[in-house]
Amino acid sequence: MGIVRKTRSVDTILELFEDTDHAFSGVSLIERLRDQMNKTTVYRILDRLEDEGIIHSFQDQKGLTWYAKCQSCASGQHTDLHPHFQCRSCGRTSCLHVKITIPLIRNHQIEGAELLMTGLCDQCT
Amino acid sequence: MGIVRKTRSVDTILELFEDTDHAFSGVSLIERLRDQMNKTTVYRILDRLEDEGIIHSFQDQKGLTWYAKCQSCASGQHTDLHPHFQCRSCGRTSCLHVKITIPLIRNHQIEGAELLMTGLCDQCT
DNA sequence: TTGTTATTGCAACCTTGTTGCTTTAATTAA
DNA sequence: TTAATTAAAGCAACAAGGTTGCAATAACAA
Repeated sequence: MGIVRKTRSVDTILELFEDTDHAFSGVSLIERLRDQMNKTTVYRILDRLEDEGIIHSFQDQKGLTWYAKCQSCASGQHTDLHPHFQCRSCGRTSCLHVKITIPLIRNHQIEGAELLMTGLCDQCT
Repeated sequence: MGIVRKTRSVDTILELFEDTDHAFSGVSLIERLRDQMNKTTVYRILDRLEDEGIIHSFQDQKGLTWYAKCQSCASGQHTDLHPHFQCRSCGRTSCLHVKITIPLIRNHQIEGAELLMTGLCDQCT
């Protein structure tokens, strides 16, 4: 059994992430769930889901935290290396399921990498 | 003539960035320059230097803003696409002067990309 | 040297996120 | 089914990073 109890709040958040590569910012989730749960609860559930390997988080260029569903991560470690895309016009942010090549750097032991691509999505071009 | 007047404060900050690929976080600059200028001044000078294409900024995984010198950027647009590295042990963060390949994404007009690599630097392995 | 304009300092503020503690809800044991 | 246990939620207060408005000062041009 995992650490995360399946409460009403957890279910509500999990439903949002289901079947989509769309990412949600912490702020947008707090706003969206304002009537259903406290912001502390939102952050704590996101933390727990990330610890369990169910979602992952990343930062955008403004320093905001975004969350999206994991495709193939295990509890405790996130192994699904993929880039994220953020549209500068509409702000929509999502996972891109393409392989990326991380350069080897002499004298550096690389453990992780995060690639954020920005531009215009198909809706906004 | 550029927008940025060469004041004592601007000179102090520019000296830090000279001849190094080392990046500085906003927070660390405020701390370091605490006796010489106000934090508002630090942020405003960083903004102006970035507008002029003299430095560039990026975010780390905690959402902190880092600043480093540009190699080949022009006023108003940053064109020097390169990854950044942050050591998880000592926190040192720097520009990596290697070419990176940005994947083409169908239906997306990619305008920028930011790759942050993390791991251990040579001092910390 | 004076007038003009950019820059600085300061205080107050905003946003995002966290912490401590009490209350409530979910699970387990009886 | 109920009681005991433990995780989760709510709330208020706080913290860090960064921004804003405005008055005071410094830089530059005439």
